[in-house]
Amino acid sequence: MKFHNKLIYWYLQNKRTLPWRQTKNPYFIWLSEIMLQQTRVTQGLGYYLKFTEAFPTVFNLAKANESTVLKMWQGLGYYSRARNLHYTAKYIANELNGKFPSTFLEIIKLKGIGDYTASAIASICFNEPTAVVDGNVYRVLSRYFGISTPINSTTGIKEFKAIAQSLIDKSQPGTYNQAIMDFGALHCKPQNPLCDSCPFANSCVAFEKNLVKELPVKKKKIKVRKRYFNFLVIQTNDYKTILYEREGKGIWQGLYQFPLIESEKIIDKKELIANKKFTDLFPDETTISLHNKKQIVHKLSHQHLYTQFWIVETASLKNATISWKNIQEFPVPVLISNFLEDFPLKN
DNA sequence: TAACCGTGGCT
DNA sequence: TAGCCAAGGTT
Repeated sequence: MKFHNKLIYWYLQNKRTLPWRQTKNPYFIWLSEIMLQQTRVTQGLGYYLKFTEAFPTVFNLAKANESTVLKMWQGLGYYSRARNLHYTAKYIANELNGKFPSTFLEIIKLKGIGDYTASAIASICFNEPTAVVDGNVYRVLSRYFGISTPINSTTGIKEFKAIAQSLIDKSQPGTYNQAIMDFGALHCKPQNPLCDSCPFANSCVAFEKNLVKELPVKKKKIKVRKRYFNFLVIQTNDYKTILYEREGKGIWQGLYQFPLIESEKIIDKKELIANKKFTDLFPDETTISLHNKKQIVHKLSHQHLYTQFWIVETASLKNATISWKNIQEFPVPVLISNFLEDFPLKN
């Protein structure tokens, strides 16, 4: 039996029932694919339901403010996905009259869509035989064929794409693509794969040579940068505060945060007050207290943020324009969101 | 092209 | 615990 037939046979018996598998509407498939990039199904599912309800068509998404989209994306991470999603929704609605492009070569031109996502949409929605290569596919193919080329090397990316493309079932490419991904997610798992009950056990090179634990091979480990964040949580006597939108290239672009003083190490109150940024912001008298006695370590994929929240009580401030009761309207990072959950509001 | 971009679950 | 990894893409 051919590889794709055996795979689809497994899939029809074991596939998960997921809301985006009830449709071939490219808008919904696109939405689900963007949300699931580097994201587990269990984490993305609620966001998918929320987005499809709030934005049932690409026009609804296009009409929303970017800040609204980011607020709904809050907690899902990789926020450039949300910004690109919104940008592309506006492009499709306004320039293409709402008609989603229907070929791989057109789809991949869209902002936020790369080889994987274009292949997924083209195959699932338009029956085009373009093979997806995601983390699951790398794992299944590297094990089945015993390939030790690093999956994040230039040659590895080309090699696995070519193999995936050679294996695709051209009569049902969308089903094939979802089958190999579900197989990787549920059966040929990173840890403790179910080799004992595997339909490919008699032809899997890694299983035969006892290399399942060694594959796939991945090069290089990321370096984690340590940063020290001091957020100034301002409370004026008329219950207002300050939030700034993060701009520029770094993390959390487009999200809001309290005024931030970044330091080289953990600092105490004396060092905080001596900082020029602090004196610029608060020329008048203030009462300062540290909200978290232990530093909060917020871990991003490339950074560890050692964080202190300083509560600053002061008289009315001209640039403190945000009422505490409206603060939940702003999209904020989980680090800030967790603080707000924990912080006892006085009004 | 290597570095960067979030969050959460698992071992 | 600390590291890995998850339906990747951009610069």
